[in-house]
Amino acid sequence: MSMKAECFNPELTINSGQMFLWQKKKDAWYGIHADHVLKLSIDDQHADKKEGRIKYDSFPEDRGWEKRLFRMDDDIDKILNIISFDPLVRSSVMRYPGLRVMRQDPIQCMFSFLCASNINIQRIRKILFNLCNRFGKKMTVDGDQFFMFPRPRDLHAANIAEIVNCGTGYRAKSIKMLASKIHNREIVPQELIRMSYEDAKRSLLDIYGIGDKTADCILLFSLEKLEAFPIDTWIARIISNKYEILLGKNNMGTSSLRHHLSHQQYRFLSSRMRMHFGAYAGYAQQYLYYYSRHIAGRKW
DNA sequence: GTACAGGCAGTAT
DNA sequence: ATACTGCCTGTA
Repeated sequence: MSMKAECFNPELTINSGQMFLWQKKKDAWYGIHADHVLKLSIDDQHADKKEGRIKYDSFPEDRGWEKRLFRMDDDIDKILNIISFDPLVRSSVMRYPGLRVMRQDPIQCMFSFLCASNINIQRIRKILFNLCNRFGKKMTVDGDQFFMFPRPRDLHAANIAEIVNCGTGYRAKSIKMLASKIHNREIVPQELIRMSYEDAKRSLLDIYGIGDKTADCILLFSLEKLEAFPIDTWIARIISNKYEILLGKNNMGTSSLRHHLSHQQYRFLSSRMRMHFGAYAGYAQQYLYYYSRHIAGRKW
């Protein structure tokens, strides 16, 4: 069976819960990516042609951003074939053609998932847009105003109260502490990228407010660790329903899995899934995650 | 009112 | 190691 890379679907990928700061205006999608506004427009006039149907722009210009953001440098045919040995992943790959893992800006990704704990996607978006509006630089694109993602130094300099006012709640302390660590170069994204998965994960877990799940999201979506397998409530649900066989006999009841995962349980499950899917477990996770939310009827 | 949402840290045992 | 708790805040 061959998977077709040309069926890449940017709209589906943007809306798959990996990235939070994209919005649709008229017939185009606009995304905040660090200090750039990215624009993706569907050219309906050329809908009959496969090539060049999607137009990619960036402000300021940044040629080839789509290749980096959507990981077009991955050998997607190979990856999908490898993870499709698993029947459920295989059916998800066929069911959601064009879904990809994104390669986000590491700093934006860290703050985004740091904000994501204990809330739903709508609220994550709201908080992040508020932070941009309050602390980010303004840019006008196509007559609309956009606010870039805040720089760590600006969040580092902010009052906790100002951050709380963006709707972050108790996350404000974590945001400020992460900003300080990046500003002081205690955390350097390029170094984390060079490290192994395990070493980079340990570094992330040292950051206040970052636990197993958040760390794995950052590793997968921005630090080149495609073996990372984040387990959130949706993935936990699908594991308990469909992958009981991988859980081991006496380890945990599938019921406890739906509620809270201890650190030990998370480590165990995550490494089991990594053993099962291999070096591209993160891609498998993304397809399973999408499937799990889709069958639950979530509207993203 | 109160339960819940893509977790996490802190404390006691 | 595990069990249990509180946490900001918006929405149903």
